[in-house]
Amino acid sequence: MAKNPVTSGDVARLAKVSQSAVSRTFTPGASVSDRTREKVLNAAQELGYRPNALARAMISGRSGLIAMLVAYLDNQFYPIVLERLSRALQDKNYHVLLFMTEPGRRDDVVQKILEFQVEGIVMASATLSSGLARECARTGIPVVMLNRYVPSSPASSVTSDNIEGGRLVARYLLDGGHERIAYIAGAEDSSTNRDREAGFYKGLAEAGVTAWGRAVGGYTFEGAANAARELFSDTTRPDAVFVANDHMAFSVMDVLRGELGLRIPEDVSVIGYDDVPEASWKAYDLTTVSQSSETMIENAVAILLEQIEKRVVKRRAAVLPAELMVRSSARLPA
Amino acid sequence: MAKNPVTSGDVARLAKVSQSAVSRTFTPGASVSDRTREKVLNAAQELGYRPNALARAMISGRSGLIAMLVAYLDNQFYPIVLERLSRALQDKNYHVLLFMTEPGRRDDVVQKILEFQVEGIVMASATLSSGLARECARTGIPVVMLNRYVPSSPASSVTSDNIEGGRLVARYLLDGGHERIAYIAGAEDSSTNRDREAGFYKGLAEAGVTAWGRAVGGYTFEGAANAARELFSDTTRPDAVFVANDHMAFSVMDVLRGELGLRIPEDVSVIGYDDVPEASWKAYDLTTVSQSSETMIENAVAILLEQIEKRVVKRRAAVLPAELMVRSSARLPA
DNA sequence: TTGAAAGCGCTAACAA
DNA sequence: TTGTTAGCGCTTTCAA
Repeated sequence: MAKNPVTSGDVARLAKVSQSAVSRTFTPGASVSDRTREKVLNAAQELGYRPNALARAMISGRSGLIAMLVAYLDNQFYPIVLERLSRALQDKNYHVLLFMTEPGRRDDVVQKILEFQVEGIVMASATLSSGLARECARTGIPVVMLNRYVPSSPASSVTSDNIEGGRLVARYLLDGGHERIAYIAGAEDSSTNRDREAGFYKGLAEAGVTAWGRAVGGYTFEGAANAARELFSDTTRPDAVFVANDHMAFSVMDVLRGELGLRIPEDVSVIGYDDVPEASWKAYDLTTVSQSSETMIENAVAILLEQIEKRVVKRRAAVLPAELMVRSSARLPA
Repeated sequence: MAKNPVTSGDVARLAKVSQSAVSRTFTPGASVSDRTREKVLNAAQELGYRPNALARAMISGRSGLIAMLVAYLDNQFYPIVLERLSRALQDKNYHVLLFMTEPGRRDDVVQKILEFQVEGIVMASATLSSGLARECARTGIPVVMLNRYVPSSPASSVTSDNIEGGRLVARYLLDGGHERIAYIAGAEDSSTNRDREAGFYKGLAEAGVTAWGRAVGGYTFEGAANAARELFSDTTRPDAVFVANDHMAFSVMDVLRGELGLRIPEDVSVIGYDDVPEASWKAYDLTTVSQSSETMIENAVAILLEQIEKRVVKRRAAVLPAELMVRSSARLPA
């Protein structure tokens, strides 16, 4: 790592103080006299000294590192979460070590994460295997799952109220007088998809309605396009589609308008979930359920830092309100 | 950091070998007999041992950390670069420490980066102050600027051929028979904007044409919208706009179509730069200049790793070809 | 408030 | 191939 050639010992020598005096000067809240501090600071300045964060971490047991694990960054929801998380942590003097999940080697990645002595883990992709979750708990490293949860896991989670969100969509479409309402699912094993779908069906059921059709998009752009084609291949077609996230909804809208020549919302209504920035781009102007990434991050950071400070890891599950963002991709209720 | 309670010493004791034998077992290429290795591995497994990457870094001088500095992640170009970079480095057993630039405190951030003993720095935002650049050079830490450069800096850079890219756009618009060609600039102090603009004007000049108008969008969504409004406020309007990046181009298209009721490309052609994923979304179908983030990353990683390995930091500037991606947002040449 | 001394967990000579 | 030893640069007792 092309180590910084100047150490606290060098500074001490130049300042004619002990090495520990140098250490104290750079430790917030340590007791140093103004005179000593000044001597040290001057010497440090002159030599271009910079404390070695790794050495500090070794002895203090605090690395200042938080790992963030993500699967992909092409769904805009995640970059935004990542940016916010990174800024929020940077403010508190923590830093994000980024890991991308590698298909099939999820546990290896977490091992690597642990080697770096991170003080906390944010999982915004997949979930922790139960073995690893237990290991983190044992090691006392707080884990927060973002936008996902595993009921049986000791890991904390921050999600929006996906069930309620799904229900809001059902009601809205029902109020809009739609009669053939379909659903395009995300990854079927994800908690977001499960909950959004369950809430959606529940909302429909409350009005005595059942979904007209269903296809799986797997949270990918291509998958969603195929799901849309499948759903609209018959002569009788849905007059509304709830798509499990915005990222897929854009793809669905492209297929409906571009390939099938349908007008939105005149011929078919489309509703998404997440309220990513592109949802408000005029060419899509997507009605969607908003989950505030800002609030999510605030919660995640709060959970993480509290558990780090108190050294008590305890499962917490924050569920944030979901809100319908009405735009023009779905017919308005009369 | 809630340290892992089990150390190499613990493993050594259980395996009845020396602590260095444990170390060797976990050091690729070290000489250990199969028997010893097996004993160690068994003991490690039993105790749940995991090497401490920080301790290793301290002594070996290799932290395995690469810092990535970005300004924002809302322009899709950057998340994609970040994902690719992270995966590429992960493959080589390096990991990305993410830093967001903080307005006005750019140098502080770099100090922090250096404290973590990173082995390299990728700057995908702003640029390094000359003082810091010199400091990195002195410390022997390779710095690669991504999608930007500073001619006088010792830092390496990877960019696309922005001049040629701008020129391609000019030619294409000229060939399409446009007569009032405008430019919407990004951040005026960025090398990308400077080069794209220069190349664009050069391309126009080669045909004896000068730009019809110019406005500044500053690489932000809102800025671009305002720039478009400004440019189109007169009764005579541009019949083509080259927007300095895709992110702004979407905003411009929204204004042109949504607010001004113009048809694209019938009334006005729009061309962007970057070829981010959204450019191929059907609602925009943006003609743009593609710069391959894949190739950029390959180059950046190659430069970084070579300089880390050889311990020789030497400025290199890779300039990758730019290619026009023809879609439907600009009138085709006859 | 200060300095001396003891390590944090590990790697890397060096000898055996 | 193995164990012994000496640190990496720092924080944190402990006495002074």
